[in-house]
Amino acid sequence: MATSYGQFCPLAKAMEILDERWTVLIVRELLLGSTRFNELRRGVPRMSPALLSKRLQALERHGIVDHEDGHYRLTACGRDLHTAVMSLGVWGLRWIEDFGDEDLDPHLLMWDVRRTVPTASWPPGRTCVAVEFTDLQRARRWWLVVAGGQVDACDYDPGYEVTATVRATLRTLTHVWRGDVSWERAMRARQVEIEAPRDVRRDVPDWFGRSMLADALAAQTAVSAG
Amino acid sequence: MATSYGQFCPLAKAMEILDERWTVLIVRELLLGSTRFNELRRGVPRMSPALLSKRLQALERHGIVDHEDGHYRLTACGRDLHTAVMSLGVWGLRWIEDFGDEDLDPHLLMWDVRRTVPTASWPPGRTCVAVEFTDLQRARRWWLVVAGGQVDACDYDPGYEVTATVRATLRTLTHVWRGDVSWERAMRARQVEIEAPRDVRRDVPDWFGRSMLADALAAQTAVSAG
DNA sequence: CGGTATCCACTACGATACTG
DNA sequence: CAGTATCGTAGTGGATACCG
Repeated sequence: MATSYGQFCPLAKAMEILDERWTVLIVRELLLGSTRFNELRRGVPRMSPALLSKRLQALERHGIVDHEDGHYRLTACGRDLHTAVMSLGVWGLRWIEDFGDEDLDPHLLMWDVRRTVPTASWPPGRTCVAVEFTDLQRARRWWLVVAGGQVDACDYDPGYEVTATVRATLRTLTHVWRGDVSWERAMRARQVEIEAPRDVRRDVPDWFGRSMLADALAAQTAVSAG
Repeated sequence: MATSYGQFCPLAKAMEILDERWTVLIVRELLLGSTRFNELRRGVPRMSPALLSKRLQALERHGIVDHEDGHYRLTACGRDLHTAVMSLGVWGLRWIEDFGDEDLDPHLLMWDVRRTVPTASWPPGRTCVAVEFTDLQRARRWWLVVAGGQVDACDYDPGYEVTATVRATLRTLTHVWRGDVSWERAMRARQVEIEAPRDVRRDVPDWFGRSMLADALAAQTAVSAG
């Protein structure tokens, strides 16, 4: 790596930068709005800080990232990667449905869920939803708190009244969040259980967002279908 | 490499496959129509045959490539990478204009030129155009022969009558082919010289194609501009 | 919080040669 | 033409500890 492909092809020049391990995932995190080092780390937890630092420096050197007062932000050049990154993600979503247990991670899932929660759809005031991964021992219970347009996800009981409890395996909820399967279908198959008063129960699925890629894929499929 | 990112994110799953060195360039070659092993090699000349073989096997294992009777062809899954690969290439074309001398390669350029020649624009019968890279010693002179809708590019004199001779540095002609600069502009700047009868000289630029990425970028820019 | 420093195992990659 | 075989090394990247 770090060596040139010896090709003038713009794709080759792009891949010289982007095909280094982890690099595209860091760009993804930046596109999703993370700017602090430790924020970025949460998005790529299996990466050592040393390596993350090194990659960020490389991205800065290539003019993709700007590092100022402790914030990493995409430059115009970096933001322009949006289309390509989405295309790659949509392709992955469409063609690589299966993933192994080693790809499941409740922290990562809740971190993702947290930042796609459509707070506007939630009731006014404070609302707390509990999530229980029925197949886990550790990191089994989570609480999602929305108040004043702010979201918090924590793995300890914050002590607020719980409006609804969502129960599913980690794999199932991951599939639902990715958009591989709808809430409705998962609930019909009894793979997801929502414990709450009936009227609340109907709303809960709308309180969760889903991956941007799921929306992008749906949009693309709708277009190509006519 | 070859290790999982430990993420369920479709982008991560995609990059597990695609961020291995050379892999995307091989997909590019397949998208451009190469199917034979040695044909693919011409598109990635700096790659050892052992590694190319290994990558092709990996692509086949992932269901991206189908290998049958000596032909490597993209599956539906592989063909669906078209959008993503183009996006990456367009990004590279837009933001990485500069490349070093080590990225210049007359063989690669002529191999690319050959397969984008719009034969329909050429005169009927046989036409032979000579290309001279004014800054090279070896691989300095090339001949492009179009006859019966077929194109040939060779680095030895095929012996046909030469209708026009194009002279430029390797770097200049590479820029023109990539679409960084137009024929018209390069000729006005005297960076490209076409030796031919006046009426032929006007047509020669249309006899050469240019990179698909140049067209894609132009299309994209046109849309966003208006 | 926001990184750097150091070390080491591993292996991917490139080069070259060779085979059916 | 279509790949395998072999080998050495450069360098990645993971782990751990440490610093400002």
